[in-house]
Amino acid sequence: MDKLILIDGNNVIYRAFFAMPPLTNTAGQQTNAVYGFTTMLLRLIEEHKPTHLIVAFDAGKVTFRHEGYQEYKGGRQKTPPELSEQFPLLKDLLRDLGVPQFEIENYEADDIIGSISRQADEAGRQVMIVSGDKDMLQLASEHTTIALIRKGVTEIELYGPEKIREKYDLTPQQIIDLKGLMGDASDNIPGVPGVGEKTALKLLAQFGSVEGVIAGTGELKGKMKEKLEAHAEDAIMSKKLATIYREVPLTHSWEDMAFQGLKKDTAGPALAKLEFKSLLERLSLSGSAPVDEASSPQAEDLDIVLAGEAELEELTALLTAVKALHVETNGDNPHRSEVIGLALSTPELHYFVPFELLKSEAAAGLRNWLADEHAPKNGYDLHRADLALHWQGIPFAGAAHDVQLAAYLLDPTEASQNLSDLVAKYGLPRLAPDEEVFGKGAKYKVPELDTLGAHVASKSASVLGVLPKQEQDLKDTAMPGLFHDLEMPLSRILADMEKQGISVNTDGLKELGREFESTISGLVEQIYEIAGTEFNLNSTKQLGEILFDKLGLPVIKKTKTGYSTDAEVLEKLEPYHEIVQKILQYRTLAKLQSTYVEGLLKEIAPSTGKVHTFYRQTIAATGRLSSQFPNLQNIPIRLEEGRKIRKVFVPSEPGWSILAADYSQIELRVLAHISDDARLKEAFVHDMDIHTKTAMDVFGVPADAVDANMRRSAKAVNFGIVYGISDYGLSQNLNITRKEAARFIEQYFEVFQGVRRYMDEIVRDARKAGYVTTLLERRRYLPEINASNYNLRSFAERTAMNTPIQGTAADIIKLAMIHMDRVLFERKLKSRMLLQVHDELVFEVPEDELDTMKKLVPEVMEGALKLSVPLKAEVSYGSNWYEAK
DNA sequence: TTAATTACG
DNA sequence: CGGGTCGTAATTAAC
Repeated sequence: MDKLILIDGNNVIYRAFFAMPPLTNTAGQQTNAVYGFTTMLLRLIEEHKPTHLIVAFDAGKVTFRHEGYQEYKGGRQKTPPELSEQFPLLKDLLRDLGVPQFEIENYEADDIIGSISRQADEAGRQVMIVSGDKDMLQLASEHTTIALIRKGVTEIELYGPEKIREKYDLTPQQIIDLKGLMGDASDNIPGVPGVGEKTALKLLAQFGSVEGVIAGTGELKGKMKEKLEAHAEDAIMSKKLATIYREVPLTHSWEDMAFQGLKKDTAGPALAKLEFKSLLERLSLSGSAPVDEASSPQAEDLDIVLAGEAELEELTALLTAVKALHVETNGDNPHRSEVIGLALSTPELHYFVPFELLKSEAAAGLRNWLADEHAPKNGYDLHRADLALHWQGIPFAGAAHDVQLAAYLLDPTEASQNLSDLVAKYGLPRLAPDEEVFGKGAKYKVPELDTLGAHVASKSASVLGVLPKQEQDLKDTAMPGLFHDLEMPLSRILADMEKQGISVNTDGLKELGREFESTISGLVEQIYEIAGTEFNLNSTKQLGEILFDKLGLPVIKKTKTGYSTDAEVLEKLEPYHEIVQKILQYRTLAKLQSTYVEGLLKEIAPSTGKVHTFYRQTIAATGRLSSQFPNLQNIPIRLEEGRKIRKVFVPSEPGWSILAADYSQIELRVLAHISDDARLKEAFVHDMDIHTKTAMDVFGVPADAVDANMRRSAKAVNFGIVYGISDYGLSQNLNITRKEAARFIEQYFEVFQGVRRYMDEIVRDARKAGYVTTLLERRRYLPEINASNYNLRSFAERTAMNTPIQGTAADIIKLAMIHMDRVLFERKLKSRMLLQVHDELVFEVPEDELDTMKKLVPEVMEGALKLSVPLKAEVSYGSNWYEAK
């Protein structure tokens, strides 16, 4: 039995646009309406299995309706550009899905639908019409059902003549009369003023049609009678306008509407291109185009060799042809990972070498190749591979192209890029996600050799496929230099630093822990006594009950789930009750104890007595590094109690020192450079105290008139500027009113006009390009910069201001690390670079190199990149990290 | 797993 | 009018 589905394309995409959150793809192109449309379309196909299917669109600006009524659809809001841009995307997608689409010059979608449905009806075919427009109900008949879209695009409600009678007590024909009387504001159809749905239904129940009502006005009285008589003509015209024209000369035949299921070969790549990953998965399509199977083999068709000793020999002879590899490891912490196996891909063959074999005598040649820095390696997360292999006694060198790192540069906000997603993004043959092969969490299990080998080998094969696409993308985004000359070399340096680790004085740390413990237990006792009960101090829920229910303290702030008890709230509560201050002290010490004493102790490697952090190079959207297992980028410094933790970070060899150097005001210096602001640059050229100088300029006073308060305010403004300021934020920070803060900011911009210009321009540029860049062309997309939602848009605007600053600072210290590494090597220095903390580098230095390093480190840091203002690095050293202040 | 909190630049 | 400064990681409780 034939079944035809007719979709009112314009109406549905319009509804989808407003129903969906503003999704955008990586290029910043909004795709929400296409997405909403497609989900609905796919569901219709699944549920109703049409044999014939059409999406109809309006065509031509002037439809025949305007010929009779100029104002038709006048006063309608212009289609937002975010929506009109999506029409071509939708039309392309429909073509690739194999869904026929019609448009006929000068007719609207509903007329096309009306005409097709009339013919289908006459032929006794089953028809379903999909739209959000109630007018469509006039087309309902014995064979024709109307699927009205409700609530966004998720629900549809089916209307046949029966249902229409139930709901309105009207025939489908009378729907037109209904609109003739009540009109339609959105189409600028007047109807009769003062007649809404209720009245119209009553009139139709009595008189049957618009004509009937007009003829019968004699039976009415009062205002209603006058109105109907005065607007009889309007009602007739409105009815005409509301009537769907069903005689459009159709240019398509029944066969043209046939739908033979989705065109799998083109549907996959088309969905992949739009980045509709969930839809791809739902259809279990890969983004691949199977037409060129030769160049992109299906994963299951790979020529995979599970290597034994004989194959290993063959492989060893082939090593120069290996173009990609993958090292499979387990666990999150690469310093503690086991290596499961290694896959190597030549363009033709894919070998899997189990770890047992890799360790054996037979694999010596392969291991030599792995260690050879002149043998280039391409792979996914080579940094992790390097570390995991290192702790198994297998050296690794020669990383050339890491596809994870390249993916991060191409879109740093999509950094959770696993290889399987990456492959889908580029429309390559599907790669099973790791969870599918290994299970996740507690269920992680290495599968048997066949499955394992095939999976790991398809990973290296995938690297092979992704590689050329990324090289092209990097070229298109001006980032090959950033990738090959900065991030790739840095990744090796990070691995060296991590393997080296930093020594921790375990006994000192334990002693510190005992000191904290005694203070903590004293505090806990006092708190319980004051509270009159014991409770779990670490539970914000229980603490809230004590403070606000039991003790009746005023509620300052609420969280999603209850009372807020954060430090800001507790500080406000301090004057009300003695318990509050003790809780604050407890919080401080409990944090130190659990994170920095106990947490750090757990991370000390027994074999080295050191902590080996893992720097992640693909997490932070601005280009910064992050540090894990343990995080050595947030060791306390602001409060003395916490700062003591730094005493346990010591040199690994007797007589050596810890030397630390940090950039002074690097972000404001970067701002001075990129904004080219005369005053800001002058401040740094003369190396003035930047906050004092800001206070002088903003308040218009000489240096000796700047008091501590003025300097504090200026400092807050400077921070605000770097982050993309708002008057509210500043007012909170300085405890002043929003108006005062706003005036303050205005004064700042009066003085630093270059900064104002920069802030305006960067937002404007971001809006136009869809992204911002750092000095080294690092890129961050800001799809929400054009959002209609104020919050989203404002956030994107602040990000546009902040990212080039923070990101350029990140570029600079990365450059410094590369220069530093090379200088240490070339000058054969024994000093070692150990840590990076965003604007600081930490070294351990032998006695006889101390004088050299004191000069060399700041010199290299300051010379990392030439800006229009000088960079400044301050160096210090001592017997531990605390002393190097 | 998520939310709240707190540590850092 | 709105919501309310950027970027991270670790710990704990409670689901």
